[in-house]
Amino acid sequence: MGSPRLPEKRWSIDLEKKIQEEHYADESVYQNRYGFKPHSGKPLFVIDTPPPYPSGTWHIGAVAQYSMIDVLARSQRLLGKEVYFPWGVDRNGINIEFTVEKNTKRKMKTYDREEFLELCRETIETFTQAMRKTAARVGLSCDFAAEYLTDAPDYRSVTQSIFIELFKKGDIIEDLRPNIYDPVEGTTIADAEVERISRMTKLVDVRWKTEEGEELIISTTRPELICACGVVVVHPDDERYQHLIGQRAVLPMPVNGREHSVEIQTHPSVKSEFGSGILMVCSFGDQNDVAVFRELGLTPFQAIDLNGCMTSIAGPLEGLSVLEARAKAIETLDEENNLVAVEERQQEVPVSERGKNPVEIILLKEWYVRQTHIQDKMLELIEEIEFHPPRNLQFLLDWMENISIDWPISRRRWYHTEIPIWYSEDEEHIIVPPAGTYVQPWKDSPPEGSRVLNRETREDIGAYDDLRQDLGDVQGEKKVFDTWMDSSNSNLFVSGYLNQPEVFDKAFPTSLRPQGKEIVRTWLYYTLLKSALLLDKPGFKHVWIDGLGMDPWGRKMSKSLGNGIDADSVLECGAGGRTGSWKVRGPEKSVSLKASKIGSECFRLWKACEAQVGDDFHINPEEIESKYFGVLTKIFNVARFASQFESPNQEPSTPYPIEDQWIQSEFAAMMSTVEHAWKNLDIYTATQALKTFGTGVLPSHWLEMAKSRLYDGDEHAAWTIHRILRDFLAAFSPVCPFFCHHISMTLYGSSSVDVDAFPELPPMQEELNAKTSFIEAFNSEVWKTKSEQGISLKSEIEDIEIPETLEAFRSILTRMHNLL
RNA sequence: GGGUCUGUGGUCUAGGGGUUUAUGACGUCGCCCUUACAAGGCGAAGAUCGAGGGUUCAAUUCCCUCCGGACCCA
Repeated sequence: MGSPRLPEKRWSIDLEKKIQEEHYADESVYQNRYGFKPHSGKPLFVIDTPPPYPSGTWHIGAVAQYSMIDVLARSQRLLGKEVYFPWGVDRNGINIEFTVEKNTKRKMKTYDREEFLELCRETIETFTQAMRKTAARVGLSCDFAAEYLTDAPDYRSVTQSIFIELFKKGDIIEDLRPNIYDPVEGTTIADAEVERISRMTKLVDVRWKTEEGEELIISTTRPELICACGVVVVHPDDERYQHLIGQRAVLPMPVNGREHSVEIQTHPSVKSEFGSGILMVCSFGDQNDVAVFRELGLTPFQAIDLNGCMTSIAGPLEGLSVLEARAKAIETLDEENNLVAVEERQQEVPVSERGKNPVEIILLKEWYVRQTHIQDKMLELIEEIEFHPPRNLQFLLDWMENISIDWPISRRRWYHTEIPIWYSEDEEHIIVPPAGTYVQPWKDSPPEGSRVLNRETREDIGAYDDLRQDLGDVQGEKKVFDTWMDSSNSNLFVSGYLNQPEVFDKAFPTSLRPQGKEIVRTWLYYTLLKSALLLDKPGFKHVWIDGLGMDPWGRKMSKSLGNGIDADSVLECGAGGRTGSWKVRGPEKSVSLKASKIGSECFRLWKACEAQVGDDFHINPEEIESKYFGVLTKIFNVARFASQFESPNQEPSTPYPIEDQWIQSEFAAMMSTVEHAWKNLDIYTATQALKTFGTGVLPSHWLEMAKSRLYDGDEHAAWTIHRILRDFLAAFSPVCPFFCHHISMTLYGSSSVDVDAFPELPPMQEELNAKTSFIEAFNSEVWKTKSEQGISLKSEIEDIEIPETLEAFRSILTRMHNLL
């Protein structure tokens, strides 16, 4: 026995930071430890980590999720897998464009395109730096040297190559279809980017006439769109209008270049009680109009142009903005005596999320990924994937059931991957670059090796170099991709598609996709779609879908609610003796939260213990500290206690006393639960088992039995405690890597984070495990009795009966409790 | 507004038709500086398992309705 080799009295945030800095300091040591070595001969385990989007702050819920992905990565290394845990950053998209616009108070389209891209790149790089720091602080063991950025040429070229591949296969098409369009920002936007605000609008009742001369009153908030009316509809069950069906209604506004009347038909979407119960359907007033046009097979009109102005079809309204056109239309209708009534009313108006501009649905020639034809096949492929938790598969299935139109992928923005196409002068041919080349067609010419394809048939006509003189002035495509086109390639990219074919063969389907449940319908769905279209395979072996981080009351954290908690403030809480304090707006009033020490190890332990995968979790720093820091202290002290005793050079050859056999068997049972749990990606079960053993049975029961032998230099006891501690640290290191690393290096000279085979278990004897609850009950009884008698725990006590079932433990229990 | 998921002591969590007088942790209360640990130990109190209805010999567990929360969509 000597003095403890762990000199610190307890685990601390400053100690944690020191160990962490050492851990990350030497890049070659780090890479050797955590870098991906695809040819190591071990089974590959590739994780398709979610590339975070740098926006300035990294949401604490996302950091918590990410730390659990790290737990999965480390636990797979522990199980002997060659893990690729990539570090990718998603940097394309409209968010950074808006940030730059806001910072410089200038709209994107007033910039030179190149100049604007440079501003975006600089801005996102500073955000990216902050994110890398947080990633290291929370202990991620990513392969940082292989960092990928979705806006870098190597990544974008993969997106572009996959686009071309899918185009050649016929899975990507060009079409003129209705799209949601923000006329102020000048781009198509996705459904997800639309929100509704309440505004006062004029609802006008307009007098129409049928060709037979019968009057109809139709209410509308969009009289300027009469020129784009394709049909007038009534509800099929509406008795009042049965005689009108099949007749034609004359448009009450002058139009240009189209017929002046439309047919009256039926449609179940009409609300008979609204206004007169007759509805005009225009291309396109709202989403319902789009649906009706599609269902009735009508040809849409283009009434609004890309600048938000009326087209020539609107006759006298041509060239006016939508709002001007609406006022002029009302005026014209009034002059013609076709205006029956005008009513001011509240209406929900769809606007763009960022610009708050009313959006229009207009016909645009855009690029689409075909998806409706492959749903059944995808369902088959998805059956091969294991979902964690299984119930979260439902999110995906529900979404797939609702897919009815193709995926529009082109956007009229700039800081995105460019659509890699040039058009010939007659627009009948397109030119595409060779695979693996990143191109920017809005400023570059087709590079060497480009091919010429027929735009309709997709047939390869020949090399661009040979045909260039026949193609005339080629025009580069100016549009870019929806950012999901980039992110949905992540599993292909990290598995080596195109770049490392020999790795890809072994690594695909990608072992694991971990993600949050809010992006099942986007990231997960689009990725699976790509894998199905391109390779006819499921994208993954496992999909692990976690819940979301909420405020302490179970509400979503958001700026507007004022209930956000910054990730760095939690991770740095306790460093240099600084305490953390948070002012969080609760449901009724502001609440002040305080904590004195958390750090990455406690934070990770909390997340691992607190929520089963898939459950939303409440984030309260006070709770994280009070519930889990004590666990670290306890285990640290067990190790500190053990560190007083030399570890014998070899296992004793004589038989162990019964209590050592018992605890080894208990340890084996616990470790087998843990090994199973790590194999099943079940963090919760593994961590709970380790925590219960490490803070419960081991110190409270066995250590008390073994204490005197340890002080006496007994080699069985010393061997037992060190063997258990060493292997415990290995199994626990995925959750608290720096904590385990520090203890194992200090005591054993090798790090538990480097263990790459799950520890061999000591012999398990079921009849001994069956004794555990009796031992715990008996010890409690003795402690309770002594406490009731007001005597110290080491005092002698008589008249305590050792139960029959613990006969084998009679001698040790007698000594432990000083029984007479 | 629609779809899906979810609801267990003050807080978090286990379990899942009858050995359930419902597991464990934090917090609370009481006792204790017992030679690793008061950032600890021991003990105690605290829940008609969101509400109502139904199925069943039996429901916290299955079904329905409602209420709360979350996600996605309109």
